[in-house]
Amino acid sequence: MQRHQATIKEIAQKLGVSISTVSRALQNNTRIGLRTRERVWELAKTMHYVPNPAAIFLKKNRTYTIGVLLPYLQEEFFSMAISGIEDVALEKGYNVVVSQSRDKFDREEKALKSFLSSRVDGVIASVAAETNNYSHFKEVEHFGTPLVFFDRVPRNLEANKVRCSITDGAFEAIEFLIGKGIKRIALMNGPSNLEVCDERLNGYLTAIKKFNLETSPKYIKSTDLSKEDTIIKMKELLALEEPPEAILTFNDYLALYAMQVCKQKGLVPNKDMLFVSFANLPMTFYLDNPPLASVEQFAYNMGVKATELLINIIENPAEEMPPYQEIVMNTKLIVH
Amino acid sequence: MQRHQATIKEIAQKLGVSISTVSRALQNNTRIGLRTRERVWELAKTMHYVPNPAAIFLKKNRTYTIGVLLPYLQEEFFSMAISGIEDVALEKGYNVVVSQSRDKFDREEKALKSFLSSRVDGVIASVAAETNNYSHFKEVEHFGTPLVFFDRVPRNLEANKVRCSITDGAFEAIEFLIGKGIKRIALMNGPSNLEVCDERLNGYLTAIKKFNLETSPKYIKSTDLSKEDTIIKMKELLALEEPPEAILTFNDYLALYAMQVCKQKGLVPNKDMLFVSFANLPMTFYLDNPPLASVEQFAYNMGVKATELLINIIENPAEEMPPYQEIVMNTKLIVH
DNA sequence: CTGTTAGCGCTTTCAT
DNA sequence: ATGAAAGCGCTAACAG
Repeated sequence: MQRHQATIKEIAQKLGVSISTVSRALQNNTRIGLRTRERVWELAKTMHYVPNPAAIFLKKNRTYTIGVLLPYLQEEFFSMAISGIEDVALEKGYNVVVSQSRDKFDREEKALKSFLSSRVDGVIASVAAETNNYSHFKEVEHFGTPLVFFDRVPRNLEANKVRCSITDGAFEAIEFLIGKGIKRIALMNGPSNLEVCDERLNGYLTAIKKFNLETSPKYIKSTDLSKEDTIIKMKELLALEEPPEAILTFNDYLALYAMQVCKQKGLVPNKDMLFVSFANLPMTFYLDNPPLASVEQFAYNMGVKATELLINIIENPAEEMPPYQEIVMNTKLIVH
Repeated sequence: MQRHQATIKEIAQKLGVSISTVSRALQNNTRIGLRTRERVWELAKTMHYVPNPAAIFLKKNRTYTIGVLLPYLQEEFFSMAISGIEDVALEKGYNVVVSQSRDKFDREEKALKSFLSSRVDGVIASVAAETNNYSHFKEVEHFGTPLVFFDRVPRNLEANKVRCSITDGAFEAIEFLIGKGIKRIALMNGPSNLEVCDERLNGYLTAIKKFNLETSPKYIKSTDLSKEDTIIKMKELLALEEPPEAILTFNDYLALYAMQVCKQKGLVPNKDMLFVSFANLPMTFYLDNPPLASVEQFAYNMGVKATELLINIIENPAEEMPPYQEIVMNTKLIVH
């Protein structure tokens, strides 16, 4: 249980060579004789030598760590994205530090501060539902740390973004409902500060218009994504003189909350009231009565793309890169 | 976008004092005059000074980082545990690095290697379903890094462990079924290398015995926790001459897989075949027909306890501590 | 109350 | 082909 790890210094002493020789040998620098290199490698292995990353950082100013900030690990969407992030990061030699904002602005601020103080090489973030001021993110860039937003990207902020074409997904979802002969379609959206919510709204409105249907502000609800708020808004929809026949929800969870309200009111979900949602989470496979359809957002792939972009930015001098990059991925409506 | 961060050296120069004065002032060392301390703090703030953790590590041989290794982030049980881990860790000034083994032995090995090479101060781990050789974990201890197992603790290995009293939970679950007049109860367990599986089996057998029921090896199935294997084992149970009337499953997911098999065979779950499971995951709240009851394991709290124990070990000299500690938490049967 | 100095483990320039 | 030495940012023993 000795809290001591082998260093190049020790290797150098045992071998009777200098520290710099060992350092170079370990980097397979050809300036060092083959024989010496072999001896160094051999001893390093038997001594269980592992380079000390802090020392390397001090020299190179790189931690080979990326910070990931997202609302909830518990949401399958995000844990799937993490898997994608982790796979790419580990393969490219980076570690991943994860923090949850729990959709709170102050947690988000703290997490970013902590990322900066631990000198992560880059940050991937999906913004909290509460956030509508991005100064803490600007601080990250001001600190010189590359930042990539994914999925929940901020509105009106130039930045690196990886997201999917929610607008198209919403359009396709509405089109699907219209194809079922539905006329009155409501939108149970998220908080208006998120661009992903604008997109849902745009896709919804575009489809409504294109197919000559009507909607009304009463059919368009904004929630803070919580169960409580969703229930309130759902009750409002059901209390309308002409309640909608179908609802497009921000994600699968909101659909499930809303479906519970339906049941309480004696309505059979997907029969008396149709549901289509976003995310297409694996958990819905377990449900007897999942939303009729859901817009698959390919969370894992978005994680992969975001990480590739981030590492690309980290490893390439700013001059050679365009100021900001945006990657937009396709969605796909999955009918259950 | 300057990739340069303030250092105490710069602060010292601007203030015309020595580096060590600044270092001490920043630590609020009373040996430094109040006035000086104030001036240092003020300048540090305006210069956005953030201490460089790598430099501190180099001195103190501490990274203030803990590595968490678990099977799947996607499983709510683990993501809830992470929340508990994160909350304690952040509060005590530690960062959290997460890795998933995906129940694979070689991923587990790699993740541990990576933890060691990044010199985490301690490791919290829940072992992979595949693992039945613990040499990679022994390597961690040999390296001098404190290790705490949680929930899926290894069998026959002395170590720090935080787990819950699965045996009692299993007993209570069987008792519950017996109270419903059920006679033939099967156990759909996990892989036998996990101690948590022994415990399920023990609790099951103890209850069967105590209430003078009978069971048979045919009623006791071991799975690798995958959906595929669960389906196979479930079909075997249903194909028996006298199929069980109720099944206790390793966790909620297995119950859901098994229930799907029932439905395919025309049986109504929880009517023709009763299900009781472990974990009591929030996702089951969304189900129309969740398992009849589930043994709550308080994942968040286990995460909290494991982290408290680990940090305790990290921060206290080995001499003052018992060699290994084991914390066993209570479970609670939740009837749905 | 404050400064000087050595050193944590490693890379890298400059010598040889 | 190899070594000496400086320095990354910080702490802490020692010296006033």
